[in-house]
Amino acid sequence: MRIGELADRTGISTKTARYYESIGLLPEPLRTPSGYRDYDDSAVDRVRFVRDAQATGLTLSEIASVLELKDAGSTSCRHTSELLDRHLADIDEQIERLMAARAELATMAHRAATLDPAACTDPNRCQVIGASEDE
Amino acid sequence: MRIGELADRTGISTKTARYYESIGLLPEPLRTPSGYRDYDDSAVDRVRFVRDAQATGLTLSEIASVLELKDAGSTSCRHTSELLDRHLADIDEQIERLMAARAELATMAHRAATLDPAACTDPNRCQVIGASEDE
DNA sequence: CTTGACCTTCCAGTCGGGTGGAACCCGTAC
DNA sequence: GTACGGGTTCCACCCGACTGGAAGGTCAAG
Repeated sequence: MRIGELADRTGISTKTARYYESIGLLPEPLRTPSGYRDYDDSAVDRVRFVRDAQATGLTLSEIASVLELKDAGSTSCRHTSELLDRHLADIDEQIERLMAARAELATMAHRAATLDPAACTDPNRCQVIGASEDE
Repeated sequence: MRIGELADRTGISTKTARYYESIGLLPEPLRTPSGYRDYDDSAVDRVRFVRDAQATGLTLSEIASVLELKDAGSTSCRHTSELLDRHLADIDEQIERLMAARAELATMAHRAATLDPAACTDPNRCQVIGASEDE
């Protein structure tokens, strides 16, 4: 497939796909005779993996190094398994913080939703998100 | 307290504290006669809140708007409660993605840890994290 | 009085992760 | 043909979130 289809199927832009390639996240694909990038299906999975990994807070360069592990066929390497373990711990911590924050926001949301709806018409009180409260 | 103590107690730098103030995340503190910022204890809580909220993926400007809600005394505002609800949904999604990614990374970590440790001496296989596998 | 830690402002630079736009090529459809 | 919706490269710019550094003020200890 060409870059546009890859972009459509993964939700990234063609710009981003080229950028990922430039930093080594995506391997250089084959080219058509006319020079267009020609991806196979595995590129879709790879991009999805990148997006998922990104959602865990890995930087793109960390993701690149993890992908090298995958590419190398998952042979053992203390180095890498340490990286992964460290990151697993990070993720667990992140999840904890997210849950805590979720609870805090939920409390605020609840208060915001149930406290004195009439007050929202009072110009002195409902300035929460800037000037245009009725936007 | 002065800015250095605030920094020490919250783990941010004095630079960051001033930066937060500049973007409206921290209110302008009192000043000593000589012009030094003079914070009260609530600033510590506020910075901690910011760091927690940041860990949930809120941008600093989103955090600022949430803090305005807090500052306004949590009076109700459809607007804000919508923002919070939206962000709660985001957080739930993030947590899900993190769990999924965690599972994936855990699998990889397991494979990395248990597969053929001897292979790590083979120059063709353990190139996972760049050149210096023995660093 | 000087030294040193700490503070002030302001402006510029960095880093990660893209994005915009120019200038050009390709291939199909009318 | 030519128009147009893809591609291509390359360079520059943007945003968020800081960070560094210059140039200077403050204040307690020696």
